[in-house]
Amino acid sequence: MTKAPDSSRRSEHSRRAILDSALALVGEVGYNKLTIEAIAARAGVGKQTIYRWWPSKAAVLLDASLALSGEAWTDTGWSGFPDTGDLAADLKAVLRATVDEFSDPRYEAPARALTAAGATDPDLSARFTEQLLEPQLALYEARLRAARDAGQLAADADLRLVTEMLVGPLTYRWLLRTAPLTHAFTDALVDSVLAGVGGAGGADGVAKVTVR
Amino acid sequence: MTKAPDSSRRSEHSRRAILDSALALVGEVGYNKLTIEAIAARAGVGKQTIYRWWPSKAAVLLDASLALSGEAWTDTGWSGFPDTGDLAADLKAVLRATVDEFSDPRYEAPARALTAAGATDPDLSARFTEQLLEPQLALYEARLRAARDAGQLAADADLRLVTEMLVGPLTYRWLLRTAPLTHAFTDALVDSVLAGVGGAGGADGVAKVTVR
Amino acid sequence: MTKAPDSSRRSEHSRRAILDSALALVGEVGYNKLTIEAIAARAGVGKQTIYRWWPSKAAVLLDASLALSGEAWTDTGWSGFPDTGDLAADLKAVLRATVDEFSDPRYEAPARALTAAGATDPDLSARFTEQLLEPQLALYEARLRAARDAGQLAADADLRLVTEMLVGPLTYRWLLRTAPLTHAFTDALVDSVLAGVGGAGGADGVAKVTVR
Amino acid sequence: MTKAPDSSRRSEHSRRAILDSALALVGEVGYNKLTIEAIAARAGVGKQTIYRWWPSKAAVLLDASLALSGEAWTDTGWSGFPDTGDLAADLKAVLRATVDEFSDPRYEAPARALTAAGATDPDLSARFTEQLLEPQLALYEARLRAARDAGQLAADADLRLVTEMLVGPLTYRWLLRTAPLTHAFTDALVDSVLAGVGGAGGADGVAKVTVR
DNA sequence: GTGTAACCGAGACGGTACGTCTAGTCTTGTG
DNA sequence: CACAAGACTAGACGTACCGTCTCGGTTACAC
Repeated sequence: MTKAPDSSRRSEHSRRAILDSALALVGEVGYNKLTIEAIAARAGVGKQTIYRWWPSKAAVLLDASLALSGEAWTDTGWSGFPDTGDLAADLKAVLRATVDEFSDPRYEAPARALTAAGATDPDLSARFTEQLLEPQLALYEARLRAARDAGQLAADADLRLVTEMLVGPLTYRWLLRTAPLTHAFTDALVDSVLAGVGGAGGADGVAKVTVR
Repeated sequence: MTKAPDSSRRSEHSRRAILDSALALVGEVGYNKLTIEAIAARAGVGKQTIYRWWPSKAAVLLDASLALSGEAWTDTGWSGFPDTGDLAADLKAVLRATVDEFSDPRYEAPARALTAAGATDPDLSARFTEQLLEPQLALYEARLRAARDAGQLAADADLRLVTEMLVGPLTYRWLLRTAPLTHAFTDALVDSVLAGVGGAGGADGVAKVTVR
Repeated sequence: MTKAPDSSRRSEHSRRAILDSALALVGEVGYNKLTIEAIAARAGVGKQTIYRWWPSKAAVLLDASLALSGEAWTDTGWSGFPDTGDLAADLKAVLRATVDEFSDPRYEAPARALTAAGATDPDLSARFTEQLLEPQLALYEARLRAARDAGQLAADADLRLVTEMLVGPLTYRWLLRTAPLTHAFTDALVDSVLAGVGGAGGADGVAKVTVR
Repeated sequence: MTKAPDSSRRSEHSRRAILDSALALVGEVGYNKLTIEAIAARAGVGKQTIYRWWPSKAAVLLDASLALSGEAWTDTGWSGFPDTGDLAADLKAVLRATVDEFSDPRYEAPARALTAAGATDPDLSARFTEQLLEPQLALYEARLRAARDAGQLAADADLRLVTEMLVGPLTYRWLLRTAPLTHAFTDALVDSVLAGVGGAGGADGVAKVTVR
């Protein structure tokens, strides 16, 4: 059995340097050309220091992304999901912000890398989903639950399904580049989804529902 | 400039052997451990014959998948998208079949590999989208157009948006493994989407819309 | 059994182009980087045309060198070995000419290449020796025999040994680069050798013999 | 600039294994079919470990030969060149031993390989000459100097020339295979050379000089 | 204070695969 | 049928990284 390292003696300085280097490099050369050796060299760190604490370069990047999203959280001063009482408006705001994030190279490179790595690595996928994705989906569900409680959604609406109807098409376009990611797209998406689950998607959203 | 090889003299036998080997190996060892050397060895082919005709292992796999989907097309005798007149039933049938396909290891390994590779390789992504994805999306749109012409959808329905509302959440679950992929899920998805765009999602689909 | 090609239908034009290209290339890139492909390309010839008629690139070079030395023979109008009656002077003249030839890059590259290739390839070595070397050594022996018949050498002198005492040290210096190849060196060599076998090596050549 | 590896951390075990494998393989398959990959595989070593410390397979073989000759030196308990006072006898003994060594396949393969490689690679040739050849030639010169000091050679004898008159013809026959390498040949060679430079080539060596 | 046990930077090691190059064979027209 | 052209199988080339393993050095806690 290989003995576990003593995390209490871990060098925080090296840890930060590694995560920063990984983020910088994945933006510069892309995930496929990202190497542990390059991360170590850029961080001024021995390779073993990376191998001691992470099982793969994808895991390094996951931690780096977690740190990054943690910073973003505190930087923007966000306390969670907006709730102005207007569900459609809130969802549109969040999806627009997501579109912007997906367009920011600072986030895009690691996000694509992790999604790609997770696609063929179930273990990584599980950690990725659990630590990054689910917390965000939970925020959607919480906002939708509030709306349902307020009678703005059908009482039997499947909140997880609705969440995925919002997030799924957005992610699909981003990942597969089938069409450009725009605010107009996400606005229309919110309207269509809410029309289907009983929310008022806007002026013509209601109109659609009433057709036939 | 490097001169292009003369494709009229290409060995069809080698080409088939390479594609078959690639598909077999990606199923056996996964995409990350798939190597050009192994494909060449299994196919009884020189490495240069692969490098001569494909720029990357992902490109090989894309061609292999194209061949595979071409075969599936002829094998099942499908002539396209079903059109029984019942839009909801047709969509459910197709999405159920897609769920089944996503669960078939024969298709899953290369599909995940290509999606992952495309996520970080725009060139490959473009070919992947154009050659595999768009033709399928076009079938959805055609079926939806027929439904719209028949007055089963709102006259101003955005067919591409509806298509992505169907395909996006399904792909999202499959790729990110946020929840199990079931027929119940896709059935509910079809109902919810059609409810939003004026189609009858089934007996209680209409009910949902009117509920408030 | 592999059938032999029909040499009566051989293209003389291709043969010359191949030999010329081989000589030119060996001078430009050296023997180690000389490739059959490059020879064929430069000669405007298919690779198979080379493989049909020669077993190796060394064999091509040997034929090329034979052709080259044949030309040199006719170009310089030499009819063989000089015989002025003065053995020492004749030998010095020939060795000086050999030194000059060894310094001419036009001859040096193929000569070194063939010597090197022959060192580890006995078949090639045999052809090389028989076709290029022996005819030259025979000229030395003939001149020495004439001298011996004229009483200028000991009657029991071993002509082959004397020849090798002249040619050996010269070749040694050239091949191994232990010291610079100069006319002074070969002049001294001739004097010393003739002193040992009873020829008058010059004014001080005799002196040396008489020492003690 | 590529940084040099830290030789203090070099693995002596790997170094020996590489040299041994190179010697064994060059004897088995010959120099032209000797590959770095095969050396690495046989030595149980990564290819990079060879490329890290040697620039070419010829350089490996040179080091291997140096080690081999170092061993031979200590194995045979030789302390240098014999000096019995009888110059002719001493030279004959050494040249006979050289003939024997040239006939020993253990030495012949690497010796031919290095000579061939050096013929077309001046860098290698320089190292080969400096590290293997010159030390041996220096022994000849030292012995000849002792003889000259003892009045057995002409006072103005060119020791380097005499050395090459001994070693050149021997090497010539060995390398070019113009005639069989025998003890009789080298004995006659010694006699002839010494006759030319004033040494007593043996009982009839003097006779030869004075004859006629 | 001084062991002594761990992490640390550094980098050599045995390996695998890369993408390129060349060898030598086979195939496909053309003259 | 020899030829030019060039695709083919095969495999060595030299490089880049992998993940493991010393090697000193430098903390940081135990005695």
